[in-house]
Amino acid sequence: MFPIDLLDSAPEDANSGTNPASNSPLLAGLNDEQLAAVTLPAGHALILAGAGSGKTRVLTTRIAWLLQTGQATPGSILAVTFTNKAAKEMLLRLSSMLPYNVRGMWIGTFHGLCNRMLRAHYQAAKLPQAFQILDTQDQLSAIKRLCKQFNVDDERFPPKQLMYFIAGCKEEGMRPADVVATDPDTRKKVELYQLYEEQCQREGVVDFGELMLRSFELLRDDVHLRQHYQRRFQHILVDEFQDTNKLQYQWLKQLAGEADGGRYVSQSSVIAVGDDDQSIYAFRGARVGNMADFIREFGVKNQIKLEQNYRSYSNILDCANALISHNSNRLGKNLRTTQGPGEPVRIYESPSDLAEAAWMVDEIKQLVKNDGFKRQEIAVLYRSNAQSRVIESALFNASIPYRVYGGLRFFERAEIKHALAYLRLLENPHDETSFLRVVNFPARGIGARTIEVLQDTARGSGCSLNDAVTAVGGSAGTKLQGFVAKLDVLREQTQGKTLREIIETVQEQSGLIEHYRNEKEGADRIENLQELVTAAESFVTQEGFGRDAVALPVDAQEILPGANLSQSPASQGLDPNAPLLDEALKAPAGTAASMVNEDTGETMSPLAAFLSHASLEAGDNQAQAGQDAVQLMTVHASKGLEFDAVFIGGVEEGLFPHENAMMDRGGIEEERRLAYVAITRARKRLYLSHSQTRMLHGQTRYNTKSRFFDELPEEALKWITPKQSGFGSFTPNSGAGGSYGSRAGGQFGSNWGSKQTDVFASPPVPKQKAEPSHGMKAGIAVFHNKFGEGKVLAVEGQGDDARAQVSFGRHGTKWLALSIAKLTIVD
DNA sequence: TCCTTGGCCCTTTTT
DNA sequence: GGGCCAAGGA
Repeated sequence: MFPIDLLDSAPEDANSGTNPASNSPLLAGLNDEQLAAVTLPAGHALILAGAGSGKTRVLTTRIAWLLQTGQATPGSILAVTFTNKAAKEMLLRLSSMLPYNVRGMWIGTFHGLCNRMLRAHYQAAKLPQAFQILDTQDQLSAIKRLCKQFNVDDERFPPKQLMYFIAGCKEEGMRPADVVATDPDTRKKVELYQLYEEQCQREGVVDFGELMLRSFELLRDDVHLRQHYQRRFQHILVDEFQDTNKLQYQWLKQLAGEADGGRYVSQSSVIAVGDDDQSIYAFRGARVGNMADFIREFGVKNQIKLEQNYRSYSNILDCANALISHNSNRLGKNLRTTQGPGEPVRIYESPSDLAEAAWMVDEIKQLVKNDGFKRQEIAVLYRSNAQSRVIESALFNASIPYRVYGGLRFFERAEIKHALAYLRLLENPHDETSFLRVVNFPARGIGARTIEVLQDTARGSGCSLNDAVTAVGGSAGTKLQGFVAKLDVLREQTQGKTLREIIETVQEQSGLIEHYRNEKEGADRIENLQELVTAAESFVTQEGFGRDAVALPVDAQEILPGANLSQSPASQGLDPNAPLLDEALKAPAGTAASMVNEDTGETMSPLAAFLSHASLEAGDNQAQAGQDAVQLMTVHASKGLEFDAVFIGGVEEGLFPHENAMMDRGGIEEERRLAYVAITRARKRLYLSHSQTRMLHGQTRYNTKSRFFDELPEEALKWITPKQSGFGSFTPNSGAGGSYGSRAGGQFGSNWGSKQTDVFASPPVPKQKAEPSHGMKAGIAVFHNKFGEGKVLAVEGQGDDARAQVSFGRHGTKWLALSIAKLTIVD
C-alpha cells in the first residue's frame, strides 16, 4: 500500500527554504516564483499560474504586501474574480493577514463590483435607485413575456435561444445598434433585443449582462467618473483572467486608463493572474485570447510562471502535462513537483455505465477501508450532469454517503423566489417579472384572461401593470386592485421595520405561509421560508448594517442625500484627490446605510442590499456540509477544488470530448483543457474510466474510448482489468441504434490491444454480487396489493433485512421490507 | 381553477 | 429517463 500520509505535511514545507528574502513574515514560505510575483514592481504583469501552484496565496499575499509596505492604500486596490466562492476566499485570507476590516475594499466578482458601481452612480447610469437584478430564470421569463406580447413564433425563435443571443451580444459589449445583421433571422433577433431592453428599462430591472455593460458604458461615457476611478485604483488584480469575456476586458481597460488612446493614461498596475490551460468557459463568452491581447496592448514586460505544483504526485502531473501539450497556441507551461511518482493513474473499461458505477463503488469502498481515504476526499467527476444518476444510485444502494454539487440552489427555489418577488415589489412596484410571479400566487382568482386584459390596458396607457389595475373594470379589476392594495398595505406595514420583521410580515401577510401549510408537501417549503429569515439576518450582520437597522427607510429621499444629486461629479463627492477609503474602512458599522458610498456600494437599504445579494449569489446547495460524504460533481464545478482521490467517469468519444464540441478544433481544445482541469484535481489517486455502452436520454449509446487516452504517457498508466470474469462476452454491434458507435475503426482503438489485457476473452465485468434471490433491483416495475404498480428506486440490505424503496405514484415513495411486503415483479 | 396528460427537449455554468 | 410546459378535461 502506498503511504498516503507522506504528503500530508508536504505542501507548506515544500514551499519553504527556497526563499532567501523572507525577512517579512508575510513572505515567509514562498518559493522563488511566488516571491517574484508577490513583490513585482509597479507595472503591468501577467502571472501564469498552473493548477495547484498557490495562485490564491500569491494574489492575497501581493495585496497584503502592497499595503504593508505602504505602496498602496486599501482604497487604491481593485481585485476582481469570477465566482463568489473565490471572492470570499480572498476576503477571508486577507482579513487574516491584515489588521483591519477588508469589507470596504473593492474586492469581489465582476458582477458584484459592477452592481456596487451602478448603485453608487445610478443616476449617471440612468437607472432607478431601486433597480432589481434579474437572474437567469427571471430573464427567461421576461423574454417569454416579451415574445408573447409581440406574437413571436417560438418555434423559429425559442426564448432560450433569444436569451443566449442577447447575453452573447452583451458579453461582446454590443447594443442592438452595434449588431451587424445580415439575414432576416438575425434582424428579427436584434429587433427583439431592442424591445427587451426597452422592457427592462421601463420596469427598472437589469440582467447579469446588463450590470456589466451598463457599468462599462458608464465609465466609457462619463469622463469625470472614469478619471476618478482610474486615479483611484492604482492596483488592479484580476483572478482567472483566462475566463474574462470581451466586455470584462474592456471594462478593465477603462479602469486601467488604457482606453483613451493615450490622452489619459493612468499610473495603475494591472496584474492578471490566470492559466490559459484552464480556460473552460468559452461557451459563455470567455476569451483566452484576452491573455495575449493583454500582453500586447498593455506592453506587459513582466511575465511570471508558477509551475511548481504542490498538489499532485508526478504520475498525475505527467498525464496532465502530456495531455495539454496537444493543444496549440498555448502560452506554454509545464507543471513540476518534487514529490515522487506516486501511484500510477488507473484506467478502467467497463461494459456498461451500470458496471462502471459498480466498479467505482467497489474502488471507493477499498479506498476507504484499506487505504484510509476519507470519503469527502474522494470525488467522482463527470462531463455532464446526466451521468450522475447511475453513480448516485450505485452509491445509494451500497449505503455510501455522497453529496452532489450543482442543481437547485437556495435562492432559486420556487418558494424563495415567490417571497423575494413580494419583497422586490415593495422596493419597485414596476418590476413586472415579480408582479406576474405573485399576482396570483397564492391563488386569488386572477387567471390568465385577467392578466391579459391588464397587460393590454397597461400597454394602451403606457404604464406599468401595477398602475394599470385601476383601469380594469368588473370583478377582475376588483381582484387586481385587491392585490395592489395588499402590496400597498404591506409597504406601509413594513416602514421602519428591520429586515427580519419585513420578511416575516411579508411571508405571513402575502398568504405564502398559509398556502404552504395547506399543501401536502409544504413543510419543506415553510422550512425554507424560515431559512430565508435566517439568511437575511446573517446577511445584515455580516454586511455591518447591524441587526436592528431600519431596512426600509421612511423616506428614502430624506435619508439618502445622494438621491437627488447630480450631474456633476464634484457634487457627488468625487474629488479625485479625496482620500476616499480610509474613511470608509473606519466608518462605524451598524447604521442603516445612508450615503451614496462607493465603498460599500449602498445607496441601498438593507432590504435592497439583500435583494441584490439574493440575485448575485444564488446561495449554495450544500445540504449537509461536514458529513463525510463522497463528492459528486461536473468537471466544470470541480475547478479550483482538490481531492485525494478522483474518479473521472465516461471518458468516451462523444461524451468527453462531448459530441457538440467536436465540430471545430477550438471545441476539442476546450474539452482537452476540461480534461486537464479534471486530472489536476487529484492529489494521490486518479482513476479514469470509460464504458462501452451507456444509457443516455433513454437510448443506449455505444461509445469508443476517448482520444484523450492516446495522449497520456503509457508509463504513468495502469490499465486495470477486472479480477473476476463472468457474463457472456459483449457484442458491440448488437442492439438497435448504432448511430453513435459506428465510427471507422470499430469499437476499439488501434493501439488498444497493447494496453488492454485480453478484453474479449475475459470481458471487463467488475465484481458483482450474485443476484439476490428476491430479484429486486433498482429500475424494475413491481406490483403491490394495496399501492398498485410502482417502480423500485433502490434496494438495500440482505436476507431478511432486505428492503426496497418503491415509488408508487399517487401513494408516494415507500421503503418496504421484502420479507413482509408482498411485492411481485411486473414484466 | 386545478389536475392530468402528452409532447418535446436534452453540454458544460456563473453572475 | 426525466423534467418542464402547454393544452385539455373535470
